[in-house]
Amino acid sequence: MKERVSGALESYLEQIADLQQEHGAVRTSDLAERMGCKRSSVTNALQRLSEKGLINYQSYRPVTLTPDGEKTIAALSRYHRILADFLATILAFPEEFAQQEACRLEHRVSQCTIERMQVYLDFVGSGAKNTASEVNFSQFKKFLKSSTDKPA
Amino acid sequence: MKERVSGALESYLEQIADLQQEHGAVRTSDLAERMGCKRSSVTNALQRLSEKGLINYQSYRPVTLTPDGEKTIAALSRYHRILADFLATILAFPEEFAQQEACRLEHRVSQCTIERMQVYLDFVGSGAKNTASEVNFSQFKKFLKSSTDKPA
DNA sequence: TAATAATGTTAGATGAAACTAATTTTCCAA
DNA sequence: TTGGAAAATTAGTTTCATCTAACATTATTA
Repeated sequence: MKERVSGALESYLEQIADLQQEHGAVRTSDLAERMGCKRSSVTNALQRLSEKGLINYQSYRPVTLTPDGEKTIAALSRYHRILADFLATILAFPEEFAQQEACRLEHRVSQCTIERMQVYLDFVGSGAKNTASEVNFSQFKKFLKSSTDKPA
Repeated sequence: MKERVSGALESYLEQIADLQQEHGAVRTSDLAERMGCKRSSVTNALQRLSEKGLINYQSYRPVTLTPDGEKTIAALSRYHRILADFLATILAFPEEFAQQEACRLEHRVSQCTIERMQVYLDFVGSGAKNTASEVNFSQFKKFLKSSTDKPA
């Protein structure tokens, strides 16, 4: 197993992957904006990511992911997907909130729990046999509306 | 609202509350053992908690919670309870794992999400009307067994 | 009750992650 | 083509949370 990288660095890595898709090249300023921090903090993070072999980094040059970086991202974004899906599909949060919350949780929730959420999702989505679960979802939304909980 | 204290300090505070219940007095070594860190780190944490007005601390004396500390603990342990309950009751994890995971998550999961988990629990537990949900739980456990997921 | 073991604290170092201010590099437009 | 603006980096500081090693205090027990 690869030695898990810190939550902060993981976030940088994700934004790098995102920006790469959107703009091809990844610029320090854009990263800073996304991360809500100063450019100098980004440089520092890039250097640490580079030391860990997750990105290719040289001063003043555009950043790219290494194969290891790609792998890390793949796992992470799967985690993110499952979490967001769970929050939206089971707990009935709006997509946007589910995304945000997934961002904050994906670095902390254990793999085990995430896999279990996926199983729960599979279970609920296991259609035909189990229409009760679909019924439950809409029932839950009604129940939610009638509860004192303010919608997110 | 009170200024949220860091996750690490929150953990110390919880263990302090725990130990207080168990042994009356709270000793540095016990805390260190619980937290899996050195005694000196505990001292450091105690000093910071004290500065924030959450505990009464003087060198070489037993530690007690301030009223503010008590309040913080109350909120935290409610979060913990809901999380652990959700993990055990909805995701069908063994109690012990649910407890551990709750410890790690309670400092990160947003209040909003935790409240929603409580609503979901209420919904599922809303007995009579909704026996479908109880059925679902045992169905889920079967489903789980048949999936490739290793039990925690 | 004095010596020793156990417990607790201080001081100083480290690493992560942020910041500001100063400097360097790159790039574009006159 | 060069000179200034934008972008990026460096240097140095801060805070948090940990560590080790050394020192201080309390407790035990011979």
